[in-house]
Amino acid sequence: MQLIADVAGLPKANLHYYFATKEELYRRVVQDIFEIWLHAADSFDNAPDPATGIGAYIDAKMEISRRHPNGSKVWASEVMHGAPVIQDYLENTLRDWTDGRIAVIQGWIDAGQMAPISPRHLLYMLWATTQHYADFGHQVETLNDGKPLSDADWKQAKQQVKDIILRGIGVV
Amino acid sequence: MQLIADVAGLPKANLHYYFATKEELYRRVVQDIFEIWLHAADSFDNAPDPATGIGAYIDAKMEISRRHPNGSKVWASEVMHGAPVIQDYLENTLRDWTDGRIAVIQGWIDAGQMAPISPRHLLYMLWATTQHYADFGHQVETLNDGKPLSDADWKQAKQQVKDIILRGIGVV
DNA sequence: ACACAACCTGACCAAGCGGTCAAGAAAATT
DNA sequence: AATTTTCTTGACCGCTTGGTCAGGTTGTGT
Repeated sequence: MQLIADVAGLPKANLHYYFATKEELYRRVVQDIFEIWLHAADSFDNAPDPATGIGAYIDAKMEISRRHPNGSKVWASEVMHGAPVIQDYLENTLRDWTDGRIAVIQGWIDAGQMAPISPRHLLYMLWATTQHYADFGHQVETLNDGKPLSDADWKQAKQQVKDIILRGIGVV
Repeated sequence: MQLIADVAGLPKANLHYYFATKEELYRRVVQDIFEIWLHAADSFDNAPDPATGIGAYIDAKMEISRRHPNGSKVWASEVMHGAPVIQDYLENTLRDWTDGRIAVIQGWIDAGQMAPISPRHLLYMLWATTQHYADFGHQVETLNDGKPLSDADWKQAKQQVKDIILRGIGVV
């Protein structure tokens, strides 16, 4: 809290005026991240076909990994510790969201627009792969000779993820 | 340290007899995990073709996620915080390991045994996807109606990951 | 001008943390 | 049997942490 106050340029006591407890502040941070996360799914809706919808979703989530790497890490940390603070979000918002997207993907499968894979596990793969570039960004950077990914690197990463997954679900 | 000592059934001072500092103990834990991680790659070597090699690697890493979920989480946490303790491992052992596997995959590509994707990004996808079932195990469990994955669930997860990725790299 | 609410702040506090230490108990070596 | 090394332990310490509080300042409505 002292460090946050310093960075924010106010005394710690004043920070506690706005956020009574550390957990309250933390919860707000996680909520904000979760919102960003959910909005990336707008790409999914109204997509004419899986290649477009899932391709755009990958682009959106890769962009989030690039723009909000620390947000992604906070979310990962929260979940890794058993979601002590936002378990209710997992059980309600996230569960509903997931069920909705599974229905969309299943619709595409039933319409013969993509291979008959398990929509749920496809979603996990999308989450894992895109978030990896944020959560394990330091490892990726180390393996990139210690240099941050360039514009071209990010472009290639996006393209590779889309290439493999879209081919993997039989839409290219 | 007090909690670890309690679980181990000895006084904290005695724990400090074996591990002078908390960091020393932590480093040992991360090293052990890293060893397990690296050994999963044995599947890669001497594989006659990508379907066999990468398929076995996925199986091995999924099994690690199942058997050592906390180990995977510790590793993830360490990397997410910028690898303050095992940066040297990333820069040496991991970099060499990665370069080696990239060469193997590139060999398969050059021999026309699989699609010409970027081996590096394929590796990232393999790591991300398999480790997701450990690192985000709590989320997966919550979305599985709060129940741990059954034997059948794990079998399906493995199969789905292999299905999508192996098709994605053009070997099925 | 007055009153009341909202905001700001330095000093302070209890609790928890990693780590230390002196002294004793067990094992190993001679 | 004597001695030395290894192991075990309860009590203790300095430091950091999240959080509090009394009192001051600023803003707002009448």
